[in-house]
Amino acid sequence: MTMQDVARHAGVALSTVSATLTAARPVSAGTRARVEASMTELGYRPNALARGLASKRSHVLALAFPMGPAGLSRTSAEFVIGATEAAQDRGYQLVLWPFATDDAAGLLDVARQGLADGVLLMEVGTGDARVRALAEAGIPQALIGRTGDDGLPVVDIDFDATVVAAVQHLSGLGHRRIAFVNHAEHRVTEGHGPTVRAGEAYRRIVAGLGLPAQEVFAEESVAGGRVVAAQLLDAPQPPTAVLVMNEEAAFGLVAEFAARGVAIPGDVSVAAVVSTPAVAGQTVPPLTTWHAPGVALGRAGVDLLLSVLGTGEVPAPTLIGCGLVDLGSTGPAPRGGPHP
Amino acid sequence: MTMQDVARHAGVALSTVSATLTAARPVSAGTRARVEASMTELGYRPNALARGLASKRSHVLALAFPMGPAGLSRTSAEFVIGATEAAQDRGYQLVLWPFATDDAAGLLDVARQGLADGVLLMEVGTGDARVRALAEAGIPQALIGRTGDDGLPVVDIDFDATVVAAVQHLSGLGHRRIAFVNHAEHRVTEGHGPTVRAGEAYRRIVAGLGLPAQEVFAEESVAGGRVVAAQLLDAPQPPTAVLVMNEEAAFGLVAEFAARGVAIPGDVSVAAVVSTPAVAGQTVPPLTTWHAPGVALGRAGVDLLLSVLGTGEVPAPTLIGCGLVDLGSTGPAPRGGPHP
DNA sequence: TTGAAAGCGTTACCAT
DNA sequence: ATGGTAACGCTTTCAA
Repeated sequence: MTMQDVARHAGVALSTVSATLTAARPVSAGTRARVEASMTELGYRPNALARGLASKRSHVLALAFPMGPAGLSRTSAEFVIGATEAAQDRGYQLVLWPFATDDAAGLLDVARQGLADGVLLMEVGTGDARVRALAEAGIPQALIGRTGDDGLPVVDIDFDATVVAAVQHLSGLGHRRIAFVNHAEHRVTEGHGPTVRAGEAYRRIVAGLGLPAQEVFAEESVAGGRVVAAQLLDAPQPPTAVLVMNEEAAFGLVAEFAARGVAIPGDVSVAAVVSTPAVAGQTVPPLTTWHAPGVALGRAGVDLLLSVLGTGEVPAPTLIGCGLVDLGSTGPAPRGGPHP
Repeated sequence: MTMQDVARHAGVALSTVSATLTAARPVSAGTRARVEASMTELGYRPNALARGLASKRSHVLALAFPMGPAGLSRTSAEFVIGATEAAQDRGYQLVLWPFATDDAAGLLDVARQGLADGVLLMEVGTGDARVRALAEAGIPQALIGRTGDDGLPVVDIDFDATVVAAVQHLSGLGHRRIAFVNHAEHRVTEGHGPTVRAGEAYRRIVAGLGLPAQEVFAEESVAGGRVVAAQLLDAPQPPTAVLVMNEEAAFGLVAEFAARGVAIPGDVSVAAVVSTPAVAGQTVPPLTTWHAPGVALGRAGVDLLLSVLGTGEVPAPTLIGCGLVDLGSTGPAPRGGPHP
């Protein structure tokens, strides 16, 4: 079932069938009708490989998917879903390239096989070797997460806006001691974008509101969450509200609060930022969440890559904030000052 | 940088370069050496599209990835990881095809474009329309999850062996009243494989051990878990051990036990089956888990599809059991009979 | 063992 | 507006 078969069936030249499909040149209404009739009658589907080879556009996009536990997070999964759907909507297919973020060589190797028209890079770090490798090879790319460098096509979560919104939300409820539970401290020294950016935003906004900053770092585990919960409660000035950007730790935090008889949101308000209700909603009580825009980010990433592919231009970075999902774990600041 | 360039550089015919690459015909050691030298010197990478077009083998596998929340589960994510890695190991690439399980037409449409050599179907249901559609179109496929039909290439979780192992584990600890928390009841009528199979296995094994069966169905939510927890505790003969095959409900179950002062594992032993420590380990206390073999299943699925592709034969179904991850939530049956 | 040439199923260009 | 034909970059005969 090739294009030639369709041409024969419709009594036209092969090139006319191609033109009917691609609109690369005018085709008269009558001819178009006959060709299309033949195509549906024969059940013809153009061959993707041949089309890609001849046109030098495979209509395949690659997603460089980082191996390791980070790649398994709910938000990563949502990202993949979003990217896959967007690709589909745009008439593209998405291939998964499982490479560690430091395996630029491996990535380049498969990239140069020409299956994909461009590459979407997840978990981009400062001075990412993959970015340079692809750039040197002339392979179009789009990045998820900002690097230090500028002038690259990037989409990212708007950590700043999200943290600001969350702090303002709590401040609006009358809280004046709003703590922030960040990722593990070593992430800062590693230059982990989310950790650094969210921390900066937090310190800036509380300062701007004239509130004290209370930023703590938690290991990414339930135990890590318990540790910081204790740390916060035992402080001379315990917070009346806690923002947590650490999904694993959130479970421990809630558990430790419960164990100490600290009620949420009665005694302390708690909210998860850059998480998802599917995870942060599984604690008891479920946590009000600023939902990480995984799906939207995936879609934006694909659109960004396609725009790079189409125009060769590099648009300004796209930042997407988190939406609020109120599950009831925040409330007015307790009147009688610090809780028990 | 084409094969022709390499041939020229090495002073051989184009077909000899091809032969060096594919071993489709003998090449003398000397020639091979010169060709390989030229390839590395020029940094040559064969073009995947051209290779696929000429050989009628794209070395691309498709993963029909179900849309909707099910596709976002941790186990699904692990499956995708496993399949992607396996494909990579075998020299294949994996494309994601996001289609609802009932969108056989959409799936067929893209499948017939010939980009993929074969399709891996996730979340296969009884009488799955996708299976028939692909079969009629002559497109190789492999299935994750058994259908009613026989003679199809299938890999699946060994629910039976897993449930049996879990019940025996608890029975070995002296428990005689071992409850089973299954998925929602409507799943049974829908013919949802895991729900049906695990339920059957549970009833069979407890009967075999001479123990009473206590199977309950929970909505897939924290609230659903609380409901069944209450139901179990309020029964005339409360269980001393509970097996949960419902990740969302597990959180509610543990919470309700805690709220009622029922200690785990002091008063009641609890274990998750067909889950993952990454999820079931986030309750407090973390739950001993029979870890769903997502990664292994993904790998097995790819290998199955490749074997179908290679031989045309349909191997017998492959069933993979869950491994035990003991997180301490099970213990000896309480001596004094039923707990408080 | 090697070279030459005919496909693979399209697109893109050049005539007509 | 349409037909013919040369690429696209490789695999696969078929000769030599």
